[in-house]
Amino acid sequence: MSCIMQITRQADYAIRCVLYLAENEGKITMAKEIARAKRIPRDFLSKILQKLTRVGLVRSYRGIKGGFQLARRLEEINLLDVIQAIDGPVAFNRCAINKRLCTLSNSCSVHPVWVEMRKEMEGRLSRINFKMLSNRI
Amino acid sequence: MSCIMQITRQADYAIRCVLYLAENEGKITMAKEIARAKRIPRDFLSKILQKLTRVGLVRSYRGIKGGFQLARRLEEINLLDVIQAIDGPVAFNRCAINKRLCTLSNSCSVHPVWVEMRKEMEGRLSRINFKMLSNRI
DNA sequence: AATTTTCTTGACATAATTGATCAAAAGAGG
DNA sequence: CCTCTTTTGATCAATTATGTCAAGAAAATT
Repeated sequence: MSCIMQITRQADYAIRCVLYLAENEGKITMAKEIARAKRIPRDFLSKILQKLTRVGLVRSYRGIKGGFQLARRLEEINLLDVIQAIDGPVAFNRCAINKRLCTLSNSCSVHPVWVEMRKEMEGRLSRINFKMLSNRI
Repeated sequence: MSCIMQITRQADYAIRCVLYLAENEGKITMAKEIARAKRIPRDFLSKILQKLTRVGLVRSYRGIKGGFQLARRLEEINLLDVIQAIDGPVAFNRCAINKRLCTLSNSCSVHPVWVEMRKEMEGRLSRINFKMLSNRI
């Protein structure tokens, strides 16, 4: 029995990656450099950067002088953005996302708990942006 | 991409199971009955009840008239108890459980976030007991 | 245009986890 | 001794997570 309800390693990598881009704001940074700096398997990082690009958190450039760059200001990217981009919705239980997945009766007394916890977690994660995380307050 | 950071189905079953025992407080209830009432695969439920028994949330009795019973009063069993018994520690990231698992530098600016979120989630889950959940208030 | 560089995409492989089932063993009671 | 129920361990299939590879497409330089 390990421990659950964690973000995936992929999401953890994604956070490190965005953090690195935040620390090098403005510069176009190659995946190779990010991978080396943050100890992320390089090809795996490519997949992650793809996802971040697809949802519009990151801009990509090909060819020589290519690389990646944050697509928004540091204050406008938060932990929830990154986690959701990689792992999808945050919730303690499926039913907090889609009520239909409550396999039992509609009147499940635990359901409201999951809904509230989800709201709380999302709120908390969304309040932490990468300006705050990239050391300069 | 589905959604993560959820309790396992097993933990969900465990909660339903404890809820049923709470609703039938005092009575010694067979696994078969719980499984039927809460739509849980029977043999799977056995495994779950084992875990709950091992950590002392539930008492088991064998043979004819055998079954299961909550080992504590309803107010003294909360969601965190059940979830931890099944899924282990609750945390958004390994490093919130064991600082050593921070693969990067010691000065990771995200780490405090995970620690605080863990505290928050555990607090919240531990405040919800099965007296509250078993309809009567 | 050719070459180099970097991202893009899809396929693939491997390991771990999860959900579930089964059968034999052990205790309780009549 | 027989029946009932939990206990334990083995096993299995499906899914997910992690990671790798290779071929393709765009960009810049020469």
